[in-house]
Amino acid sequence: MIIMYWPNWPVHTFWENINIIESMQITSKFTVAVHILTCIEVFGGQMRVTSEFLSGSTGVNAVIIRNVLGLLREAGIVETRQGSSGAHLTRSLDEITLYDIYLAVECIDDDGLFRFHENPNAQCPVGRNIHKVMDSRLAAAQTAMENELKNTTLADIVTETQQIISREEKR
Amino acid sequence: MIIMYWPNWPVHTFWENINIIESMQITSKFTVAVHILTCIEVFGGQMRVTSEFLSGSTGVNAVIIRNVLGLLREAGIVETRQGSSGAHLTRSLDEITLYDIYLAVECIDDDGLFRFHENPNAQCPVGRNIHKVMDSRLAAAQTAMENELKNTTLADIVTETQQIISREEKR
DNA sequence: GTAAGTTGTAACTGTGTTGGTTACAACTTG
DNA sequence: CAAGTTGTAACCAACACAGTTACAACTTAC
Repeated sequence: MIIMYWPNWPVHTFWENINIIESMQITSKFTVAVHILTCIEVFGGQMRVTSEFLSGSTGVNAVIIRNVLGLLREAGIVETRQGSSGAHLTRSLDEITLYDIYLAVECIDDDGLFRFHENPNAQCPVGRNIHKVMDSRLAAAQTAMENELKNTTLADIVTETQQIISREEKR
Repeated sequence: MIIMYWPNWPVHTFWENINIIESMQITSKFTVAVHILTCIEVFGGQMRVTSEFLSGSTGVNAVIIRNVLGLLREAGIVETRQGSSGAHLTRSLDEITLYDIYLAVECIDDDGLFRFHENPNAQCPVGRNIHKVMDSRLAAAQTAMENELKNTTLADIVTETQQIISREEKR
């Protein structure tokens, strides 16, 4: 460690902070989407599964339901038609992982799960390098989470839900 | 699938939504904390590493820096004294993992990384069971991410940062 | 001992995100 | 055609994060 590291920026200067806050929150849209898809599978054969119906089951506003269904449609997971009630799945249950749903509802924006402070000081040797030193580690952590989501399919969720329901009925 | 599953709640009823929103966002306090600790190690021998100094390096308000340092102090990672400048680490660098720092700054609240919609309908067989079916999977995903954070220590971060700085100097 | 500097913390503010809500055009179905 | 549904825009309310001001308590240098 030598004198070259000595900071040459005025410690008392405050930089203009242009913090563009971008959420990295995992919204409830994800669990709502799984709930919706499970309902479509469980109730789809018997009745018209409308956004109003799904709103009743989830406790989430019907417009939000329609928005989530729209995201799932864009991702090619469900098919819906304007005016015509009853979404249906486009693939078999075991071909839809939680990760597919997670991607569909865009839980995480492009900047990743971890929010980085936006203005590290480029005049500071730590400030101008900390981002690239941490990035690979943060990305690895996020990837570990996402890979775990790939291990569960909608088939797992629906099967387990049906089993619990069956047990409830026996009582 | 039998008639028993037919929902017995009125589809057009809207329930009172008492959505208690609790953030599961991973705040920038985490990366700020790593940045701070790296600075303490890199600059600590040469100068007084005050909150003002760290504010300059991170581009984050000095009060926020003091708050983060407070969290790190509560977690036993740094020692600070009121009135006396210069935080210092309480353990060696290789005994502090990113997970320790992540826990210290309380990125994630008790409800976990994933936000669940709060009011699934208990009268619906899917609504009353979806939470417990998903919980173990969501917890597994979060744990996978957290375990990955345990694989990196502050020693790794500081070493790599120093290497990059050395390379910069040679140029 | 005093002045200067620093920490710890409370209180308030501004901004952005989330989900709720209203409204309505476009579409389907009976 | 009437009733019901979807898709979407626009606006609202609640909340969390980070910034900011202020100041008491404390340390250090002189």
